[in-house]
Amino acid sequence: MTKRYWLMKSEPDVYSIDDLKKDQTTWWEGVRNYQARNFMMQDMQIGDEVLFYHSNATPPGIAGLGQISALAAPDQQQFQKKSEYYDPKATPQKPIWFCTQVRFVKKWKSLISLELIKADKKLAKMVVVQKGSRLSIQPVSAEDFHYITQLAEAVGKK
DNA sequence: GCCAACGTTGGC
DNA sequence: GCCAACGTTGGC
Repeated sequence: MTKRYWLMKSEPDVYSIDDLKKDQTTWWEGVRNYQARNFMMQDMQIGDEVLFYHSNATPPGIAGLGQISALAAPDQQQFQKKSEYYDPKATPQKPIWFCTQVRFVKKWKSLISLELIKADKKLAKMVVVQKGSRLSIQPVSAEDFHYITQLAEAVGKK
């Protein structure tokens, strides 16, 4: 299985890259979109690399890197009545929502902002810059991933 | 806070 | 199975 690359969005007010740095690993709970869930359930492999994206932030953009550290397992939040992610249709025997575990790799010295991604013609195919794209977990091509990490390293050295 | 774009729900 | 209504996402 060849390594894959992903972009995973999180609102930093809820869970930021600093939180991941502190925790080192986290289960990516709270995804309630089937397309995003299916990427985690069906496509993610241990070792896949992740662009950690800050959404609803000022400015929005990619804050650093993570890596998939465990395959998808039932999202425990769906069973907890007090959770905002509670799903009354789910049972432990028949879970509906699954999530992978993400490990902290690196926080970049400066954010690769959405503005910068949009301005770079080489990155025009990225899902995150497509109009109306709200998907919180997106596949990223190996080419785009490597280009962005190089960009981040270069910017960090300035 | 606004609102365009998108996903989901539920009546028919 | 259609589609209007509603809720959510997320940039601005």
